[in-house]
Amino acid sequence: MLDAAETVISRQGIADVTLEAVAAEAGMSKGGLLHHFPTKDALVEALVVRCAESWRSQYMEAHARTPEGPGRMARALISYCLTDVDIWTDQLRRMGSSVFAALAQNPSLIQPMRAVYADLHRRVAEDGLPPGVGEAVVAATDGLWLDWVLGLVPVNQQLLDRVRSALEALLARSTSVRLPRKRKAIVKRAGGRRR
Amino acid sequence: MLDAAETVISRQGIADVTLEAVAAEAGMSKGGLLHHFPTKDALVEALVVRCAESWRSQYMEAHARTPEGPGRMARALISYCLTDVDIWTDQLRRMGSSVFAALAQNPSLIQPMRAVYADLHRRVAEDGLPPGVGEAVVAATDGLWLDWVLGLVPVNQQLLDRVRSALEALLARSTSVRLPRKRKAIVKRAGGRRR
DNA sequence: GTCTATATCAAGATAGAC
DNA sequence: GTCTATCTTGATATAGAC
Repeated sequence: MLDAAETVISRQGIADVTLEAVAAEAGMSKGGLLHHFPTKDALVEALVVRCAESWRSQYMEAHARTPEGPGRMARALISYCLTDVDIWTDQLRRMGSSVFAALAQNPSLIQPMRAVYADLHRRVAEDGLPPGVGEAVVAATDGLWLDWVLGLVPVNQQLLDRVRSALEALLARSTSVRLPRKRKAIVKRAGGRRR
Repeated sequence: MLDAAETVISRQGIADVTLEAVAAEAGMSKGGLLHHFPTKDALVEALVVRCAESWRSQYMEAHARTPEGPGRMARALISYCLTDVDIWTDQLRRMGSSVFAALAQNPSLIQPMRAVYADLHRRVAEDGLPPGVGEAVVAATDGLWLDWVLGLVPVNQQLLDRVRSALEALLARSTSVRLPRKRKAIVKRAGGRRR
């Protein structure tokens, strides 16, 4: 049924996400649909919850696949979202449509997505990167996704490659001049120097 | 009247943007409102047009205020959007609400915003930066704005400072290793060498 | 649990007086 | 140009049969 709702949204737009259309797509009647989701808000919220958990599991899997070290979460995002243009397909677009539908239906319904983003931002902040770098990477990824969903910019493999290399340069620069290593070297060279 | 529409959207949410509510906010009746905008689509489109032109004039003014040189447009964006948190106020949030309202009403209505973004991306692409850097800056700005509008991340002066310094580092690195200067030097050294 | 039928309501849009 | 009144439609939600 949630699949049906997403399909209707992506095919007919947010305005036409009516209980009737969703029920028809799911092969049910309005009455049957309303038995499972007592209100339309409940249906849309379930949609958002599913999207949020899907997004969380995607970036967590990417995180698990990424080598340890500073900037692991940021590197995972870059590697997952900005490497292969084939990732940018229906599923991702449908996620966006669902969130926007929720925003239109009742802004408070996107609360589950807020919780997931709080988690993501916490991970990026604890990533061992200089301040702002991880946030910039998340913001750039989100922005590219937004521009793509709204049709403001055509996302293709070339664009992904360009943006990825730019962000990787930012990361490389950040991790190479990290403070800890430098401090250690200074201590070694300076011996027991005391302030 | 457009102000009234924006006020209703930001106060009561997208779902409650009815002709009646807008008319009431503007101090008119539905009939009077519909004399100026024959359909609701026309009203919303006018809203989007105003937002798009406002955004264009804002980044063009920032561009004019920014010193010449490579990355001028990107530097203008950073300086305008990521310097003072006071920029992130109602006006910007209302712009977002309007675009999302248009998306809900009829996705094709955001066409004017697409035109403005095509212009912005063209300027950034012709900015004299290495490929991807300008796009990354635009994407990061858009993403931060999206996260803020959706309430996914709290934007405050500290966050802006962090992200700005990260992006400025990216720009500084990019402009210092620019290719053109390098090529010129090689040609000089190599004299009339041919292939 | 799923259906049909229906209640209830409000939206966008129109007509025509002033 | 602006109003009031009204039309038409389609939405959510409920009631109750099967």
